[in-house]
Amino acid sequence: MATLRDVARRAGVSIATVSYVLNGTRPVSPEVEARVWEAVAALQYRPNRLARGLRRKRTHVLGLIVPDNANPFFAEIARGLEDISFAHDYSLILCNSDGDPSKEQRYLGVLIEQQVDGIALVSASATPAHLTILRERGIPFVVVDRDLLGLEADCVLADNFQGGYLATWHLLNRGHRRIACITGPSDLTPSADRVRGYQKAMEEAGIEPLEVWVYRGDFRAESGYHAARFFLSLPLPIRPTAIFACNDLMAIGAMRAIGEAGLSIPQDIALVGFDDIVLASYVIPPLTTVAQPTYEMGRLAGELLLRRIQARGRPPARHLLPVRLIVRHSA
Amino acid sequence: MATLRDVARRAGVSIATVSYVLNGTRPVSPEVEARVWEAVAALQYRPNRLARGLRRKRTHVLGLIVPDNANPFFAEIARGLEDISFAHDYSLILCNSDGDPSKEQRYLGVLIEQQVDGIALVSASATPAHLTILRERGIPFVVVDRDLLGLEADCVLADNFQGGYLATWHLLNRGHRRIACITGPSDLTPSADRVRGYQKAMEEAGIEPLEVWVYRGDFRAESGYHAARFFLSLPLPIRPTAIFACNDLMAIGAMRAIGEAGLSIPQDIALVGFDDIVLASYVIPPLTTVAQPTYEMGRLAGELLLRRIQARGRPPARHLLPVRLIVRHSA
DNA sequence: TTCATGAAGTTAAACGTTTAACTTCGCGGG
DNA sequence: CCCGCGAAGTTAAACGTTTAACTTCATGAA
Repeated sequence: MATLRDVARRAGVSIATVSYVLNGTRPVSPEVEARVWEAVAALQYRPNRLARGLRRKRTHVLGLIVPDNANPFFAEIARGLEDISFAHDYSLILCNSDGDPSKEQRYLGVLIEQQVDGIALVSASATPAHLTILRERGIPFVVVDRDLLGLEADCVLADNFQGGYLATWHLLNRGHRRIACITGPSDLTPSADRVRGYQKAMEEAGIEPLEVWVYRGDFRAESGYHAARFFLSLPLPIRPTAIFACNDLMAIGAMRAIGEAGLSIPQDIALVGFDDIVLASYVIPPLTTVAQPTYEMGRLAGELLLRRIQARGRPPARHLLPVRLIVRHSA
Repeated sequence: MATLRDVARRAGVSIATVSYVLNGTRPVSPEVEARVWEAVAALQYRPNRLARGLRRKRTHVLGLIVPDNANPFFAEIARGLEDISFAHDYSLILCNSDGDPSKEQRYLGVLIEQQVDGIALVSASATPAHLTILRERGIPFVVVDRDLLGLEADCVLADNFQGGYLATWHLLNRGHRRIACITGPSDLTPSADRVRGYQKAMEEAGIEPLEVWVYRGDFRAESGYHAARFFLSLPLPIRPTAIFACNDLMAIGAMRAIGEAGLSIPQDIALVGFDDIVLASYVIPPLTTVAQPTYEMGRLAGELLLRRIQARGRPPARHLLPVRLIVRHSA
């Protein structure tokens, strides 16, 4: 409402002087400075960031595109990114792509029009083709969680391969040999990497996993339930004694199937999940799982983004964040 | 990069004409229109929303302040609000207050400076004092989830009272008489209303709840665990046979304590939660709980906000959304 | 006394739109 | 033949900042 002009009038100076006082961009005499601050307070003046952004060509706004903020994993990434943004006086525009590349594309357009200073995204598609629009316009961006093949850009990933390896290694260590795996949608790199970790561990143990031990799920609890029922239906000699589920939701679905079959965990079937969602520690028995530094991924993405906004020329950095095996009672 | 000016030059017309074509605000001859669109496409022109907002005094941006986006409840509200925003070509700026009134205040300032068209907030404090800043500037806003005493404004709430009543009524219906309640922090209206619902149901059944049956928790699983242990330590004649927990997290904490005590649910102790978080259906036994239309609350908040942006004069509307009792196996 | 210097202020252009007000021109009615 | 009118275009101001360039004036050195 009150503008620079109003403040200037009340303080009896030019608008330029007010601007200099507000931004501290040039020395101003003490008396004038005091008058300006008085006027600012009296008028409850607040700078208009649109006008500022228009002139400076910097908006102090970032964009974040995730598949679905209602998914706790992405929500926590968003939280981490927002914390970093706030700490640096940036605002964050949140976008939900629903994993739909065309919706993601529309959002990219909106963010560009909104003149955001940078974009973080958990991409909806597996190739970087749709990011050329950012490249062309020289907009800083960072990709999170999901890798894009052959993309030269800043990137924050959890070490999913290592996670799958650790989980499987733990089961092997407990003496299991027939270990099954419930995967996610295989075109997404996080899931694929976890499965590769599983395979690597099995291979190192000199075990060739049977094809029927690998069940393709969709990251939802329901599919874990079906997977476990399927495993339990296998003839005894090839029935798995342990299951590695590529996320906790599916692991919990599996728990239910195992419980319904009258079997107990971990005596009859051992179980390891992935993600360490809040309730992993509250199911019975508490779930052994692999924790990702989700919040940290959001923070790091923010830091990389801000750094790139400062210095665009730097070579892109790939960050592979360590995961932790959390041993509880399910394996 | 490309501006109206560039498009105008390429199409051989004035920038005004280009603007009219883009916005369809005035008739333009077919040939000219075609040339303009050609130029727009060739130059990959995208309007600068800052400039547009500055001129129009409408940014098509909304703000949302929640305590913590990493909390699935708020994350889902955010999701609902964002969906509505996107559908109406609005963008959403996300802010996390951590329940800290001063941080909330800072965010309000930022959003104002950002010239958002409206603000939705899950307020950090119980009184509407800090919202005067919005009032003074005539910025449309809507409060969600938590009521503010004596506030005249649009408002979206779940019927928490009814939820507490339903949950308790269900337990009474199953024959329970000694029913305990695990509350949340009592200064927040959602929790307080649930407790009032509990009390009302008990009263209607002619039961005066003992003071020791009401345990003050903090909405986290740990506090539910402690609450249940406390209840189980009571002498048999006054030991509760059923527990109503004001959220699912605390209910699940209670489950754990009950399990550890070697008791079974619902035979020895019945349990009802609140929220219907995803995993409520995956714990063992599946949790009977009260579901709030969380996503719907976000959507409705968005709709109210947009409506108010259109027509500021309308009297404020209070929406009390119905909750549902979901009967599973814990009670 | 003169003049370069620097401190502290002002002026005005620029950022990219929108939109009120103005121009131009062809056409039809009187 | 003149005039008014409407269609279709242009001009320029405005939105609220930032900032380069300019002005003014006191100071101190030569």
